[in-house]
Amino acid sequence: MRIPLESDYDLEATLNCGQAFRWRLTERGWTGVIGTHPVCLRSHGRGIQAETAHPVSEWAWLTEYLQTDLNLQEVLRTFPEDEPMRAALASCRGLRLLRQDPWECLASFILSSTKQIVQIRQIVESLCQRYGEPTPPAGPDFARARTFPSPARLALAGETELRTCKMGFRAPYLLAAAQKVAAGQLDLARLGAQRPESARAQLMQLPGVGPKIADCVLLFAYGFPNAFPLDVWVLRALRRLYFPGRRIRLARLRRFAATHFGPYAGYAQQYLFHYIRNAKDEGDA
DNA sequence: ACCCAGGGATTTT
DNA sequence: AAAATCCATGGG
Repeated sequence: MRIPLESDYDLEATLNCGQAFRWRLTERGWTGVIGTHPVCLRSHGRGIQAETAHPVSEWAWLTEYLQTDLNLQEVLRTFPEDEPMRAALASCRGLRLLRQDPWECLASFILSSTKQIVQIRQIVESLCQRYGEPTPPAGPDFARARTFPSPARLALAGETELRTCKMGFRAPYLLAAAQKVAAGQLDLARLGAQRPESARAQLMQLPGVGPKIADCVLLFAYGFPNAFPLDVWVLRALRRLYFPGRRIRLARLRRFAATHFGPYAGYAQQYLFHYIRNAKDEGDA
């Protein structure tokens, strides 16, 4: 299957920059699992070439996940025209936001707290190996694939058992979230239809979900375009790029983030995040 | 206000 | 070779 594209799509930047944790680069391309579909992706001229482990008759699950129908230029046009944004845009051509499954996204980001991307990957992968459903047998490239484990399955696991996936103090948080979702006390499918403030408040009811993780879920799973996850990298980017040499308090930076970047602030945030992380190797402090 | 909890790759000593 | 650092939530 080949998905045509109107404008740039950088798979490496998009799949590997900390919004999703199960993609890895193989000889054949970016390999991962979307829902129950093992899939391998590579750039192909002005499109994306997708190979699945099993025959597939409709592709909405993939185009929805990759957001290939989004008009990126329209989004970028709403960004503020200032020097930091220009630099971030120039360094991250084709960076996109994915539209992920809410449960996988929520669970992954509960596991992400005080972890670095490399370790989050390891935890998520061992969780999938241990509790995910094996996908049907297929060719050698897809043979070991597993789905992300359901809330119901994780709700049956014990805290001690979960800890063998190296998630440490996050185990009770993940367990509580799984149980709440499995029991229907939190309806993830319905959150996306609510107002973002309300969805955010309900996510933050869960132990282990603070403002940053809630915003990640709002942005990466529900597609609320102005959710703005403020992590240490984005704070660093805001301080360095917009207020160099000044000591700005957190509350002020929050207000700046909420007002400066427009209707697609979350998208702008991802560009700043990616830009500052790549810039760290090139010297400036 | 500070300190700890889990932990493996990365960086610094 | 050993030690410090990264990272975001909750609890004491």
